[in-house]
Amino acid sequence: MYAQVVVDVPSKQTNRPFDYVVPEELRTWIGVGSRVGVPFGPRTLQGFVVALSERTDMASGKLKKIEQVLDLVPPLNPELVQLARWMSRTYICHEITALQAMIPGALKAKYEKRIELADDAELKARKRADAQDGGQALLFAASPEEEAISAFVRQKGQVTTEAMLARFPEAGPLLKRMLEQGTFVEVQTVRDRMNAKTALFVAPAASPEELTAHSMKLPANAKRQKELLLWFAENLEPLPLAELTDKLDVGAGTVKALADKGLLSVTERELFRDPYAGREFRRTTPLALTPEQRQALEPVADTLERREHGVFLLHGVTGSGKTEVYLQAIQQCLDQGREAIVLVPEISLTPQMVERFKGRFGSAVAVMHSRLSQGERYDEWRKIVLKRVSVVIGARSAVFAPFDRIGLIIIDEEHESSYKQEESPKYHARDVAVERAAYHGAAVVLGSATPSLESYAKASGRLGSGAAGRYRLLTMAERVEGRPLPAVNVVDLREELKAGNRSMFSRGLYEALGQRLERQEQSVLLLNRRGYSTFVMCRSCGFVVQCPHCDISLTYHQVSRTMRCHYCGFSQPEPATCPSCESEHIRYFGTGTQRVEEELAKLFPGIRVIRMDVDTTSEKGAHERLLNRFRDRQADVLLGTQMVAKGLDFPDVTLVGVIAADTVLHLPDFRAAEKTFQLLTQVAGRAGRHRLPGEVFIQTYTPDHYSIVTASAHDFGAFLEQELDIRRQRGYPPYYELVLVTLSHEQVPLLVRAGEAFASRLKQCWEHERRGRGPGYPADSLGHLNDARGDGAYFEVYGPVASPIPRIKDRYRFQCMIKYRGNVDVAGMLAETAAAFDDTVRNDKLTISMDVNPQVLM
DNA sequence: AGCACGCCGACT
DNA sequence: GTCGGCGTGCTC
Repeated sequence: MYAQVVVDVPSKQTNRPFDYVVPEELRTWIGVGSRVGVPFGPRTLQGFVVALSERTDMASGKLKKIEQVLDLVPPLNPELVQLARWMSRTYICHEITALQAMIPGALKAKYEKRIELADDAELKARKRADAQDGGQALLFAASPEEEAISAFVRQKGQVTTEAMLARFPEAGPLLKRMLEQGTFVEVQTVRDRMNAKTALFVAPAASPEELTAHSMKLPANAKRQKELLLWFAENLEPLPLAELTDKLDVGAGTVKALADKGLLSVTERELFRDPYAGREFRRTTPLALTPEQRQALEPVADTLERREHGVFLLHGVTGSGKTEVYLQAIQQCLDQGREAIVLVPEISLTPQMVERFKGRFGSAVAVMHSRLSQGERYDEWRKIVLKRVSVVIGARSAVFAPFDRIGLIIIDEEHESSYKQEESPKYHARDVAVERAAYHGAAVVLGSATPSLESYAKASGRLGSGAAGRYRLLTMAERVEGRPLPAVNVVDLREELKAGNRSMFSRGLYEALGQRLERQEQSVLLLNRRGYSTFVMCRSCGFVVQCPHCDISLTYHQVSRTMRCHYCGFSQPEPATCPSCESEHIRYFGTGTQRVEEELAKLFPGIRVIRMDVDTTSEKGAHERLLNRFRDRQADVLLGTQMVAKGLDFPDVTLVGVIAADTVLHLPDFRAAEKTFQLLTQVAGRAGRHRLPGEVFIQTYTPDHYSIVTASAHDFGAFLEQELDIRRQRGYPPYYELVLVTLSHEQVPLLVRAGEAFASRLKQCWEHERRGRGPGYPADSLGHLNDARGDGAYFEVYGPVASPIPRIKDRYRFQCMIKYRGNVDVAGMLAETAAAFDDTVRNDKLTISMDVNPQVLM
């Protein structure tokens, strides 16, 4: 049998399967999706089996053998292998990169070089050859040091270079010589980063009757053995040894004695590091659905029932009870014997959320998120591979859960940009989910109070596409129990300034905050910017302190009194005088969360504030701890960046304040208005979710902007109409698809030339394609956007131009934007262009990155 | 990605 | 005349 293996080398030339012989003894362990160690050139690499066959095109004499199988149960399955192929084409990445993204980091290959004594025969042969060569035999007269080292290696069998140098610190050069001479050979092995944790389990090895019978025959002094046997006569379940010795107060010796007699069995079993061990989850039962909820659930249930593929967009206002709909759909899916995946944005994967799922489905749930340790993550993932669970709830990468009977995939807060991975493979979990669901005949539910325009357009049929690829729209417009949406006050900060208020709090928000303190209710404050102030400028000469490695201004952090770069992490002490003109008139501009915290303390002495941003939540468990403190009413105000806007549900929160609604609005991003609308709607939804009514203050310098007006009126429809109009006019998604190609290099001139070359090649590629299709395609861009004839396909390359952040980590960046629509194989054209480009502009230091459907145009 | 093979400059 | 630069090509 032969296997096709994709090896762990992400390069253009190795981006294809290589053939290997499957040794007879490994056959039962190898399947499509197995992780294997294979010889590749001079070394051993990790690889994934992507196909098995009885035949090969290669002269079989040339084939090498698979050396080892890395897992007893293949970590991937044929469907995921196929999905990796799809991803590599769709997102233009190496196949191995897609495959690697599907397994937990713990299984990333770890290569280890070890030294062992050369085979005797081989060594003798080399000696003979050398002697004939000119009699260098003298070299082989081993010195005492050599003898010592050889003895060490012989004794250990194999040693790593590190272990060797730890024992013989001076032996570096000698070791090298001995390797050259052939006394030692280097071998490379693939190892896992992670080992499953195991423990010894004890179980009865005979029937209860036999155990009881034996216990009678035991000598009178074998009291402990007797006790143990009688216990196992009643308890048939295997038990960890440690727990047993603890519980029954018997020694391991007693167990062993009985095991030797064949009455008990002791086996090694995998233990799972359960991050939620020892936590009680209150069992919940399905709630009675509101008519709206029932109406939303019904079509999903129907699709599940028929085991058909279908995508639903569940548009439900904040507090409308989407989660209960998810839970009941999942229940039905499980009842069918199928599996479910629930995706949640990283920051809203809070204990509250986990609790709701664990509470309903108990131990059938695996949880995957980045705050788990590598070991915990690996164990949760093992539960999926070993079929111990049938529900996974997790962040983006959980979409790759290695299930093989998927019935339902839920994507909560589907508009969240964190579903897009910003590193290669730059996939969008929403698209991957739809692809997987199509394979499995599964349903997808995209849920949001503020759907992405892409999804909404697909659901409303606005793109004019046929039934194919169309999502079905489900709407829930009311909050459960008819609670009203909070009243929203938009505060014009310009008016505040005119009235002489230069504080960051408007009079309205200030008063409202004071009221909540009096009434002992809680408030949430949002400022979408961490740190203390955004930039530091000299008022004498206008100098702005910038990162020396990135073209971006540094942010001042009060606590550490440092200036930090939010892109590369560079930090330096705050300047006392202007680095440029040495003036002392340095001023801090803009407001960050730290600054607001300070201001609150000044205005409301004794106020208890919890600040939540990346700086205070980087520690493990910090996020949860802060939220618990807030829930337990140990604070009056929860102040934070966007992480306070999502999914939180605290009954006593009656006030939400947005310090500056414009921060996102003016970014050079075509989604700026959409993001602003979403953020405001989401954060407003945190108020008044329970008994007490809520109130919202939005502070802004642009109160008339449609995103702010519509968000304050809770009017998604109005926002949508306006935004879609603008997108159509400007040629942006959802009407047009984008691909962002970014080139980076240390030198600008080379980069400019490369960019031009890339763009013109790509244009040629399209010209060729276009001519093949005949006339009817507009050649120019914006003026002709709606004029596409023929099959309506359109394609245009913009740029190259310098990227919005022209330099990051000392590398300059240029980008080309590709806009297209209709039946254009852009991925194919890009792959072709990149290949041709590689052949002509060969330069290892030039990197080209492609972002299909980019979320951020940086 | 590594690593070997192969063809042109500054040194013993 | 050699050591070594990294351009080019290959890995089942």
